[in-house]
Amino acid sequence: MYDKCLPAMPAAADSAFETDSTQLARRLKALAHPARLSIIEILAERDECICGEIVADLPLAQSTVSQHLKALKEAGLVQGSVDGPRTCYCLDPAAVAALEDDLGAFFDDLSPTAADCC
Amino acid sequence: MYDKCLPAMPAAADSAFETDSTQLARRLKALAHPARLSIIEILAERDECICGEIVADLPLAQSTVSQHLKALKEAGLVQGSVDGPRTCYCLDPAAVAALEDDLGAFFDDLSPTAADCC
DNA sequence: ATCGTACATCGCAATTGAACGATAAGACTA
DNA sequence: TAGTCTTATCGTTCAATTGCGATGTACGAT
Repeated sequence: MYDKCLPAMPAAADSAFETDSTQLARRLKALAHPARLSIIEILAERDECICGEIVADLPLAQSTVSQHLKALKEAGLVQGSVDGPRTCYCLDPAAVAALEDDLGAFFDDLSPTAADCC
Repeated sequence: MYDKCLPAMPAAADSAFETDSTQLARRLKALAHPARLSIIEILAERDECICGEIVADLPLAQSTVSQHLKALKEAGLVQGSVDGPRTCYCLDPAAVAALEDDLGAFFDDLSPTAADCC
């Protein structure tokens, strides 16, 4: 189960009382935006850590991109470290792999019902 | 790219001008809620099509569940058909498989960058 | 014909999300 | 020190989401 959602997935990350559904939903939500998907793709393309380049590659204001990066960081999918005047972002491979695994498990649990019934 | 997001993923499904990112993000958003994840799991468990049972299994009002089901239907992940006085919901196996594939492709594109760089 | 059940939809309130511009903070450079 | 460049954060605006109760609608049964 997941014990409802209000007030809007509170204190999400810190609590040990996060159900599987909530846990997965939180990370999926981080992924569920075209800009954030694009950011992840960009970070994967360049194995160098960039940031300003992300802004240049997206039709969004710098502040907007910064917020998306913050969301991805809070979801644990991306790491950021200060590098002189700029900030260096990159994927967290472990977190990405974990999400991939959890999604795989989720879909595997679904598969027994291969036939639709309606 | 994805050509921004305002006004909030408009006319989403009908347009042929949906980029990959937008397409995927739209379906992920349908998944990115604990209640909807639970609904999908419930639909997969029971190979019989239910609906009232979903309401009984979730700590949510009937109207709320109905809205979540609508969202899943709009995302194409779930099919609903009227069956006398009740409505019969079930997963769309093809859509689920397609989403699984697209996610697999997405993660595969990411994998070249196995090492983190920060 | 009327009642009850089962869903869907409407209307509402509260919260969150997305986007932007403006500003603050930090780090090099001259 | 002053200036520039880069990024984060603040404040604001508008739209979308989440949740609920109430109402509507459709079907079956009495």
